[in-house]
Amino acid sequence: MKGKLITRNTDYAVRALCFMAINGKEIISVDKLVKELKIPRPFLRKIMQALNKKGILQSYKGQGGGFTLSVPAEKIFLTDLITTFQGPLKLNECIFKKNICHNVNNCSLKNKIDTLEKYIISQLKSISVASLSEENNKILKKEGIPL
Amino acid sequence: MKGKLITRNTDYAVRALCFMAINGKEIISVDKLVKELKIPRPFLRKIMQALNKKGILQSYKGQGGGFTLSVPAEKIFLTDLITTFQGPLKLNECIFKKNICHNVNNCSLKNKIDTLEKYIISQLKSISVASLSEENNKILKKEGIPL
DNA sequence: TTTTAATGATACCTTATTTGTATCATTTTG
DNA sequence: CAAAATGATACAAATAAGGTATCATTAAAA
Repeated sequence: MKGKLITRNTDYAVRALCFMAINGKEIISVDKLVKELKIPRPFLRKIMQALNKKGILQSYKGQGGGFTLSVPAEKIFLTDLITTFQGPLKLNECIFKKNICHNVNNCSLKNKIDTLEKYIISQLKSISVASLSEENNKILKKEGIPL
Repeated sequence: MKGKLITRNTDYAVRALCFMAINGKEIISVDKLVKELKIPRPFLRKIMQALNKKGILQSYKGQGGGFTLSVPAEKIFLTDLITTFQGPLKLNECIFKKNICHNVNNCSLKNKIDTLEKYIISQLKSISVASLSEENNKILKKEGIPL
């Protein structure tokens, strides 16, 4: 049971970013996130560094350092995270390769897959970290679970 | 660049089934397919056996044996092949696991992902081997490429 | 009836990807 | 200068994908 579209590091990134979004402009260290979210520390460190390089996070070195969002949570989308950790989203490189498929440009399956792919991307593009953390936030409040 | 939704064996299966669909009720051996489609023989054998077990193919042992479709090509869908080789289609097991997500039932992301997942499945369910082989067939004919 | 050409079952292997660990260098604050 | 953070990077383990090999079984044909 494989062929996942979303991998673990993307998952962890979403959780970390949601936590940061809830905590406003506060500088958050990896240590803090590890304690809150129970993500393996060295793995999360790599993830945060990747997000920093990608321009999604701003890092602060030294004592009291950590990370802040360098992009508003409303403008961080699932697609950004997926492409950061998994490269460009592709359902399949090209299901009909040479031999059978004499024309890559006109392949019926390729056309259908491409259409589906575009739709999926557009949907993932509409899911922001802000919307996720907000909505979960509401739910938690409603249930009286302390953040 | 990973996180593919469609893997190689699914791809090979599509190609093999399309070839068989074009060739009507004829019994086709793995050898024949290998020569036509240039798929690694032992790998294709495993694939055909899996399709047989799944009930999509009928096998004939012994000399002159091989496989026929045991389901009309119009009723073999991409979803069937994906689930045969990759298990149930899942975008992500559950992106918000415990800790952050106190309520699996009400998770905003899970809801969005689930909706998208359902859409994808419905689309893949609408793509049949028949439609693929037909359309490619037309294209090939139009371009004067001999089958 | 023996040979031949096919599939059935299954164990194994190789490579790529995912997931995670460890370490040392660098920076910043106190 | 020490402590606490990140930067960079190399390494390692687990899992999945892709592929190979072999022996048993079956059925047609010589």
